[in-house]
Amino acid sequence: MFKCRAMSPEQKLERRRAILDAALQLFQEMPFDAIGIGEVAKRAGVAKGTVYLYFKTKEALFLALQSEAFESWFDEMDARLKEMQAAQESCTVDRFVDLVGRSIQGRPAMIRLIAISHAVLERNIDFSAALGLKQTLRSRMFGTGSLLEACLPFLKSGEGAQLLLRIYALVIGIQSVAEPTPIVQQALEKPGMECFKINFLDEFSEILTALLNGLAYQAR
Amino acid sequence: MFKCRAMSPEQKLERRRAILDAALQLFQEMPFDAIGIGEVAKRAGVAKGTVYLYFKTKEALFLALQSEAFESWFDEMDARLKEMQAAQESCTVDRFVDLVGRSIQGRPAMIRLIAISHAVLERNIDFSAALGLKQTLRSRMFGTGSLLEACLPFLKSGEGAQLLLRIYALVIGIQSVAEPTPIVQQALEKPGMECFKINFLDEFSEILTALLNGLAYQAR
Amino acid sequence: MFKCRAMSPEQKLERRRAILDAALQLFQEMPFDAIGIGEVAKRAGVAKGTVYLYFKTKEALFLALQSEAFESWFDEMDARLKEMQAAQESCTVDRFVDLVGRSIQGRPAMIRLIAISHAVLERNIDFSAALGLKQTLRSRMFGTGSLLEACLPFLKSGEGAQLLLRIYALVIGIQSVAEPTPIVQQALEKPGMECFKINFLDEFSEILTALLNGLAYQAR
Amino acid sequence: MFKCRAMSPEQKLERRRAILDAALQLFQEMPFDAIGIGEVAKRAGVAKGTVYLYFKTKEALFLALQSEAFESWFDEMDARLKEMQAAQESCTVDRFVDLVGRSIQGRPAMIRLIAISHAVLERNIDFSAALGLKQTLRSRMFGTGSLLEACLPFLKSGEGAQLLLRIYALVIGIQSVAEPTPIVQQALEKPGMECFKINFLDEFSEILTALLNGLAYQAR
DNA sequence: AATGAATGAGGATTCATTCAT
DNA sequence: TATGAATGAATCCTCATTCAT
Repeated sequence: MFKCRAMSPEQKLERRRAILDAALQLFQEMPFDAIGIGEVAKRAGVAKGTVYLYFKTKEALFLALQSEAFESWFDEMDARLKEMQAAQESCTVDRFVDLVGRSIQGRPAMIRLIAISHAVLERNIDFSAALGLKQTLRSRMFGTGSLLEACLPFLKSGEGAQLLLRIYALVIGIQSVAEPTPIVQQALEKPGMECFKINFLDEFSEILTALLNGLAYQAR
Repeated sequence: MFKCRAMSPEQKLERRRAILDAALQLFQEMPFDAIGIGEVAKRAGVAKGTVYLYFKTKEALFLALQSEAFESWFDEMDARLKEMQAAQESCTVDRFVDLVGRSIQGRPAMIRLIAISHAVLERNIDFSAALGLKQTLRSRMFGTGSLLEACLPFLKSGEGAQLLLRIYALVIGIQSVAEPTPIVQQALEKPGMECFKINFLDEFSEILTALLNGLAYQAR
Repeated sequence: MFKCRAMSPEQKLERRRAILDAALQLFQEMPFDAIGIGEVAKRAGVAKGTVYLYFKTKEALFLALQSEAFESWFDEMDARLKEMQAAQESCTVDRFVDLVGRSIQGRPAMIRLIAISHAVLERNIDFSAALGLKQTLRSRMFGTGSLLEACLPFLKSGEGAQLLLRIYALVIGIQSVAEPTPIVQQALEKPGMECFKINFLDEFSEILTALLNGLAYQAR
Repeated sequence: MFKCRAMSPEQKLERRRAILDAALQLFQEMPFDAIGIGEVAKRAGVAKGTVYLYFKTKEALFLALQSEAFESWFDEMDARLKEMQAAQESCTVDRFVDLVGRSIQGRPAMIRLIAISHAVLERNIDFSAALGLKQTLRSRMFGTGSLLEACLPFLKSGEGAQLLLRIYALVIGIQSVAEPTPIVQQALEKPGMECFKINFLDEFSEILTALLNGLAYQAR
């Protein structure tokens, strides 16, 4: 257990962080349903009730994890996109897909969180949490979306954010197909089932490439 | 209740059908989690235990529902594609997207089943069920895939089935975004949140169109 | 555990009885709050879930216990009152109070159940349970009330049932005072506190006697 | 929040008062179980921990509320009884019942506190609190009891206090019956259930009248 | 004295699944 | 085959209370 109480805002953030870290760690080891709040608390070195001092519900905790992942991802995207702009490098579809693919690839937990966010996480939160979540998301989507529009010339105003939302949907769909249940994975080992064995990054890249090429083509 | 035991294969199929119908009916009224096997049994006019004579688990029952929806969908697709072939009509991307869109549109339960299949349904089935499921799916995917390849000239051999799998992924992703939790839907009513209000069919059509145009463009 | 399943109504009643008996036994050993359903189930030789097959909630279980106690009490009262009628014995207030006192005295669990019924038991039941409970009670109250009216001449029509309801209220009030919390009981051991040490039966008898004499007097 | 620490006894009493007022206010709005200490603290403008500087437990807080209500009630009774004595008015049973009825009627919170005192409040206090509570009560009971004995000639020495204790029991019992659970109240709306719909004051008055008349009659 | 962060005990209830009949 | 009684795992969250600051 922590030796002292978190009185200052800094200490409170530290506690919050400890809980988030514990949750993330566990999520990397097992699926959401298998994680108990008690286990999270134990790893974070706090009591069960303390977790609820920082997060209203179990779902809210993991949604916070998702938000952090988003923040980090948008930050990276913003940085990369600005770099490219600054270097006056031409931004081809392939380069962009590569950029997005790499940044997503490096965040496996984020992918899995996104994949369960609609079906699971957003089931047990209150209105204001839902609103805040989406508002933040929107804000970053439009911010990064603008950069995208500068980068991909075939995007009209507002289509940058829209593209990001489409990428979001793609991630959910492709992840669902690429990482099936263990028992299904087993079944897919059988000969002839190779067509179902999807590599997330490859599939994502191919689809996004085609999608963007299609949008570019249509924009002509 | 059924008066007698189902001895003949016909009677057994009848029972099975009654159960499937009851389950589908309930699924159209409420989300998966809210449906109890007891309620399914009651509507089907059988005892709870009887349901388990026909389906190993609750998930297997709904997966069977999904399979039926697939069968029906593939049947329709096959028929439509053959019609087009027979009529020697040229199959443009737009016509194809329209075709797929309409056929999916008319099967809302299928969409919802697909959206939960990976996250929920495929969690509690055994190996042989998983295998059978995927084998059947593969078979139809390749069958319809071939027709697709004939229809869309930019598809190489085998890419028809692949396209169908991609459509499958798109449905999962777009449905997740288009039909969020009630509380999230509420939050999206707030001004400024319009960007998150997605119409499934519109979004699906636009993405699929761009994707296909992109593939066609790349194939040149 | 029971060796067989309760298929026949008789067997089901037997099970129900086993659960009720276990609950009563535990209630005689400890207060309501200290009793867990798990313990009831264990003593009854069934699984926890089985208890809920026979009783909707913990409260419903103990309310059923109360109902049984009532039935038995009303039965005894009816029998005694009819005996007196048959023997053409004159029914004085004192004899009646003695009769009631004895019959209540012999049902300590009933007294305790009554004392918590309003504050605790009736908090977690549904409408139909509440209705059934009160309807049964009403029916018996009026039945026994009629006999009472025959027995105590100063009671007008309908006042028998009313008197029974008043006795009910008296039991709650006097029991609350007569059997306080252990810690309060301890405090009442101190010198000077004798005035709070009430014997249920004595107090009940005295108050009921005065009440009836008062009613008789007023009826003149 | 209070700006400074309460150092002087006056300030401490002020704090105590603020807490008691907040608790009473909440109790008038909702049942005991629904009241959280956090809410009491917020309304009183203090921190949660501060409440525990003034009251050992939640129950002790509400018992203090009960004590205050008692004090006030005894004060009023004493005043009224002395007035009558001074005016040399004859004190009939009816006048006394009217007096008591009115004074109780005006203290709905007191009635509800009394009704839960034995079943709930006195469960979580320590010995000295219990002792103090009862000692104060006894003292006032005997004080007011003496006045009662002067007022109602059929009461012998010591029977005044006893009568007050009996009134206390009556309040518990009648209140329990007169103000049942919401769900039970609903059930009592059904036709035929009128017999259970009790008006506290009416019932209390009738019973007390009969009781006193009975005692008077017996004393002859 | 005041604060408010931390604690952690505490338990009814549901429901998919099984299996005796 | 059909039944439906029996099973029992599974767990989030509240909130009174404490105590470090």
